[in-house]
Amino acid sequence: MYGLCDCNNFYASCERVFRPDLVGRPVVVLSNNDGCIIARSNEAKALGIGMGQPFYQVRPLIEQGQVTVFSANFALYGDLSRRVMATLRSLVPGIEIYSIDEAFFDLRGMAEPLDGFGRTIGRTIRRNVGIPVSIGIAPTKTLAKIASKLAKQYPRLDGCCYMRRPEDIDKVLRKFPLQDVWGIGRRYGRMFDRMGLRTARQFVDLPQEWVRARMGVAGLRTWSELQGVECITFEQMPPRKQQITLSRSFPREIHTLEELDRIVAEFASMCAEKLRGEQSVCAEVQCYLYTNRHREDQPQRCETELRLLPEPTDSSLEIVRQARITLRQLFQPGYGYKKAGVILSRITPASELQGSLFSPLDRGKHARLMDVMDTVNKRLGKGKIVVAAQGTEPFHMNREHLSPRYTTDWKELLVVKAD
DNA sequence: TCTGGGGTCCTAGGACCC
DNA sequence: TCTGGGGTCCTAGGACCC
Repeated sequence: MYGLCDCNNFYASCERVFRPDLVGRPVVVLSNNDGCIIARSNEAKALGIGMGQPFYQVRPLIEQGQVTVFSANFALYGDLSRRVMATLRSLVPGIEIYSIDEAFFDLRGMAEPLDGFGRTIGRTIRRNVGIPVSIGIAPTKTLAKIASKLAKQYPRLDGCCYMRRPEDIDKVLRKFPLQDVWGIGRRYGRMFDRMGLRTARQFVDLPQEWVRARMGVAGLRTWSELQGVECITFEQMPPRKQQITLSRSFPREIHTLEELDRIVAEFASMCAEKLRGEQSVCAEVQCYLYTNRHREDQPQRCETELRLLPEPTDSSLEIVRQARITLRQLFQPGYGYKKAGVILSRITPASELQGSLFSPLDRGKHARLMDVMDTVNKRLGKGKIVVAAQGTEPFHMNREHLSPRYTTDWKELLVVKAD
């Protein structure tokens, strides 16, 4: 049996932990640059605010004072996520962190039935961290996902849905919307819609060969998992990242190479920092530039360039240098650029680095320098030491509704006023 | 005016090998 | 009319997830 612990409206719930006055009221969280809605409390959903909806479209509601808005505060969400995971880990034999707000867990050796235990997990996380969660327990991960959605949907389940007997599972599948199944995305959702298939059970009733032919082995796995056949295994150790990327949309369009150069240098430097955090090195740097795809009246360009490095590295200096070279290959004047990104790939463990006899780099020197840079930036705050090409002004994005980093910055601790 | 960011896996087809 | 068989590696694009 597998469990899934899913935080309810995670980002909105994080904001509420430190703003209990907002419990029971509509809350939304915006993407970077305050662009669109990426999280909503139940009350905000009830107002008809859509996931991914552009902020400007819902601005009237907000200006009427009905909805409280927050800019994305990933420092806060990341830290609260760590706390949720730590509590969960203390209660079960093993966990697999699936995303910032979800983890699967192992229930080996636990006495059934397990719904009481599931509720205990939920209550403990709520008490320790302040985040409400939904727990689903079922024979496969795909079914556990369904169970957690039911736990979220039906208050009478008290935060935990436990599905075990085949007849109970079948009853659920007969009602569960096919598009909401884990592994059925927009594309397949539309296909099934055209075919008149609405429920998970109708999908299960399709012949195996049909599923294999139309949806590949991934579709077949979903099909089998819905029938209680375990195909997606439990992985406690997160695999090494194959790709590290950093990209941002700009608050305005950028036309000059000089400006893009500083931005790309900063993105590349931040990627390199993440790379070192993983104890990895990379051998490929990619860069991309996009114009504003929403401006159909303007000439469009969206290009990627990549460079293979002479040897793998984790040095910000080298990665920034290579990213700036690709930028120069990429850049063409005459366009208003709206977004840029840097991607590191061909990632391998730093411990298995294959060096070169003819290395142009002084590895020891770079390593010591990066070590100092990371240590100082960790202790004194992000961006205290940067690569010169980044310039003195860090990348700016709109974050008009940012809450404090209550748990990760001494200067932003919650202030309790004594009235 | 304003429209996010960060990932993974699978497959088909081409280039190449003997 | 006929024109082998068996394989690997790589990449781009498409699907999915949060």
